[in-house]
Amino acid sequence: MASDLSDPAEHLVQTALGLLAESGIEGLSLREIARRAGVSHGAPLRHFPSLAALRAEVAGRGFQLLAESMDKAAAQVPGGSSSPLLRLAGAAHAYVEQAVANPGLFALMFRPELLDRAHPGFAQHADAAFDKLLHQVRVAQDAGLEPECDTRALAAALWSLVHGVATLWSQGALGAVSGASLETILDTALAGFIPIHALEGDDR
Amino acid sequence: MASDLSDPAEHLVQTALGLLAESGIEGLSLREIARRAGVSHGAPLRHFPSLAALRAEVAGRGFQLLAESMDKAAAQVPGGSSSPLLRLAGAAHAYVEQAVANPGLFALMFRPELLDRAHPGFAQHADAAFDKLLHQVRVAQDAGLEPECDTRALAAALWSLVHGVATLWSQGALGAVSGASLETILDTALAGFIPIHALEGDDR
DNA sequence: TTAAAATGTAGACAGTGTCAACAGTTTTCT
DNA sequence: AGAAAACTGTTGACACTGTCTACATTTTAA
Repeated sequence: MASDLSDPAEHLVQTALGLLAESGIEGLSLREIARRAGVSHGAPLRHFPSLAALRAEVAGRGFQLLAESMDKAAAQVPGGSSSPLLRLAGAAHAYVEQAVANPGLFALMFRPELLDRAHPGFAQHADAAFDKLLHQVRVAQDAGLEPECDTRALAAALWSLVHGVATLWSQGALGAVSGASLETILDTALAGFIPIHALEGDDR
Repeated sequence: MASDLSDPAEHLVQTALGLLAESGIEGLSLREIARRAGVSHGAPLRHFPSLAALRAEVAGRGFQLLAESMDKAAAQVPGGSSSPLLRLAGAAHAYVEQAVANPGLFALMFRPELLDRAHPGFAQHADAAFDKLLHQVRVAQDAGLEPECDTRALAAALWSLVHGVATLWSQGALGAVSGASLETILDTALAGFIPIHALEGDDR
């Protein structure tokens, strides 16, 4: 778990993650990363071909974290006949929580114009995260969720729904304009797919 | 309708809109706008206190365009008993179409860190757009849509849903990862709220 | 007519990403 | 062991950026 900070590239990534959490996307400059890492301004380019590549690496870590926390949330939902639906709902909540807990990282992950998408480890981790969602949706469909629906289309729709809540809320747009809580909005959005009575039994 | 290009500020905004459509957010710099407008690099700052303010003005126009095209789409849905639901669905499609037709502008509208939100005409137009959505949702609730749900929470949920589809699709994320079409994904997401049989009768 | 406001120009400044030239250090190969 | 190569870092430069100040010109208002 502990990252190997003797690896210069890893040190840069960890520094960038800290700076990103602290100063947001705007503050994430190559030279500031170098300053915090205690190296000269040109050093980072020895490990990443460009700032866009370093950002892509950082964004890839974000997708890893996202997939992990969705997995963890789904796993700790107790079993039962309707558990695949609850697992999906748990993963949805974890997605939004990740976005709110680390808004800078979450925002960076979805700014393609700032990222070098060809950087190894970006598309890879992003696709892996979507594949996990796809698998959960498939299991939920076997348990009765929208059985007639194409799995990939359903996964895309659910992802969009949760992503929209996460994006708008973490930008402050939803809170300012609607008085409702994040929980209420997310559950309202999910209610179209996952029966309300199942969500009401949620432990949060 | 024709903008008054003899007004220097308006000329700058129109130039910025063109540049944004052409080069995306990254290419939208003060100096490039000045170059295209045929003025010196310092001139734009006589009309906008900062680049962030100019961007906010441009984003405000985006919200105006968005509200207009949603209104137009809703208005041209033929009347009938279920028409409020169809109007809502029409507005949802218009939202996504706007995002896809002008991805740079749409992206800018939801990048709070790049905008001076205190600029007059930004929050104003953004709030006006949400108010129109709120009104349509209220009418749809009177016509039977989720009558027990809090209107603001429902509007926030619907907005999130549509915004998520628009955002992820216009970034290329959904197309790459799911084989489904934009129409299919949006209708799948909406189906949780608006009965499928109503959408199937859609004219597109 | 005169004062003031609006509008534009030119230069400077600090900041940025990127590149090229150079210098140690470490690893690898023969 | 010795030579060659790769790795890692530094330094200085370049073009670009947003913003500020000082100065000019034009337009508007009193």
